[in-house]
Amino acid sequence: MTSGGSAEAIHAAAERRLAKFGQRLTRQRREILDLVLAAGRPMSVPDLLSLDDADVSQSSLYRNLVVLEDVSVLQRVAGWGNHDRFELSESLSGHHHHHLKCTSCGSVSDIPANHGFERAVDIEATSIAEELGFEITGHSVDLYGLCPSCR
Amino acid sequence: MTSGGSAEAIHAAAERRLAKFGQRLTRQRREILDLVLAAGRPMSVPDLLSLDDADVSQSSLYRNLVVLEDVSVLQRVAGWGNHDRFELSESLSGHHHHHLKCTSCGSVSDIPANHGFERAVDIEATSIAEELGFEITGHSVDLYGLCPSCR
DNA sequence: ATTCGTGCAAATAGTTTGCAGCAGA
DNA sequence: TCTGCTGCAAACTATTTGCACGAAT
Repeated sequence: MTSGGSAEAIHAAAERRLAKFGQRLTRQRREILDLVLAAGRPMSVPDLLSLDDADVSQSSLYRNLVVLEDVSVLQRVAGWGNHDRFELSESLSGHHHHHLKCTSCGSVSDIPANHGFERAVDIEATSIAEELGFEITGHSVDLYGLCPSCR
Repeated sequence: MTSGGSAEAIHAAAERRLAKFGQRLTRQRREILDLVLAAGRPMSVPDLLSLDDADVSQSSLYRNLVVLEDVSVLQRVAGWGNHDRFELSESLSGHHHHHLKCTSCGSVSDIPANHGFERAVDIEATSIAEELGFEITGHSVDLYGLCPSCR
């Protein structure tokens, strides 16, 4: 169901998900996707606009990000700072991960998931679910600190 | 160092922290603090304004929240939805906790910390710190799901 | 008196939308 | 040729700020 991971496969999967909603994978959308992919970390609108090979107007960028989010190609990383950030959705990448945020420079990077830790989160989630009658569908973990260049 | 937990103690601690920055615990600030305290969950500006015993103008509310955040009486919970939320700072309450967010109605509630789980987070944080040269200072964990009334 | 706090109204920042033209199946 | 995509400019929403008045030491 999820893509292999190559840019090709991701484009194809994205196209399929867009098609389900009667939308196309246009040049701009492919470009946005590639930029997010290349960045390898959650990107904000200003981040993307500042990459000078981003040939997109601001409004179209916003619109396309919403579209790509709606069809689950990208996911929004609720954030810190004034801008939301976007990254490849886990359902497309197949890689669950968490985030590491530098409280000094604001940079955000990915932490690949770790089995033991995920298990601990699941146990916690299950116990909360029972206790509070919640149905838990997901989680996010952010670690805060100082990145190597800010320490 | 941290308050006991009674409203009295919290007011006193807040006053001390404000004083350090040459600010006072005014009627409004006390009121805002009490409302946040009474809510027992992270509150947004509209949340607070809608409580009809909130006798504060919107601009003063924003200003006071910033002040209370600056002196570490409140802390901002970067959020979901369009509004940031504020809660009593962990350094004042002495209670570390995480958040449970309903993806349907948007409500946010607290999850008291659990020893075993915190230990797992610390182990993870330590290993990341070593691996990436980060100095980790904190973390936040959000669980997403459907609350009892939305399932 | 002096310094801080407040409300009002105006300014700003981030994001969204209306509209007319352009592009791809 | 039809439907969707795009840029521009205008609209909105959340938040911040300038200013003059009020309150507390």
